[in-house]
Amino acid sequence: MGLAKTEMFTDHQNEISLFAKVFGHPARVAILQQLFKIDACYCGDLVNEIGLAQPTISQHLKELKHLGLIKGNVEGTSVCYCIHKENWTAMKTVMFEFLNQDLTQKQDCC
Amino acid sequence: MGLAKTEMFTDHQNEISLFAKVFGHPARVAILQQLFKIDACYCGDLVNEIGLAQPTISQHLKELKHLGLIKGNVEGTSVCYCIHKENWTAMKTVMFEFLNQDLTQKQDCC
DNA sequence: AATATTAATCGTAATATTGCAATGAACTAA
DNA sequence: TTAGTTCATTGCAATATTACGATTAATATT
Repeated sequence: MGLAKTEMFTDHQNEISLFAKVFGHPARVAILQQLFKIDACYCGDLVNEIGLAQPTISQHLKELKHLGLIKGNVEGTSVCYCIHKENWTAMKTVMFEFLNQDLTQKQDCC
Repeated sequence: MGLAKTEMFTDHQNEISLFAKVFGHPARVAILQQLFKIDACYCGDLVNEIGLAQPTISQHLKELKHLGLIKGNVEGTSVCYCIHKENWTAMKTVMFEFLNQDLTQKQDCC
């Protein structure tokens, strides 16, 4: 079908998968790494840095913004993007809890 | 196109996105949570627990196995799955480094 | 006003993903 | 052997994602 049956899963499971999904494309990983690296973070800079077309970068930025992980500030004709610190930290809490599930108690059945 | 231009990105960026992608579906999140929770982790149990059809669960398991995050052990007609501890730990290192990038030094440009 | 710059949006083509019925493969039990 | 169990694979339909050319909107510059 191509359609995840989200109603079958908990809100928590859906939240984890939504965060993970946005990291599931190397362009968005590259955008985020660049935003962590530099202070001036204009859309055009990201286009030059990453090498995808402007509409493509703009689309990836939109997804990151939609999840609240970045925010954009209009400065004349430019738009300056940066990490949304509070939301990034909140996302980390969710992802860390998932990734850090206890392995030490597990029997290795295989 | 629907096709990520992976050759434009570093191996590290592609690695992060591949791990994230596999967590980008709630069914796979649910499967992994179940494998962390229980010791007996047969495919049929996962089908009952999660509620998707058996071929669908089998397909998700295949993707998790392909990335090395789980392993399966054939026991007669059943297959017992569990977390691949070493690979899970290695994956965590990669994901933590990405998620833990330093925010304290950042100017908030927005 | 006319032109230039920057980035968002629209439309569309190509590819990927999800889900499942049907089937097949491997083993078990009678 | 025959029937049953368990899970993988195949094939297909529906939907999602990715990428970009063309355009638009907003602002800046001359």
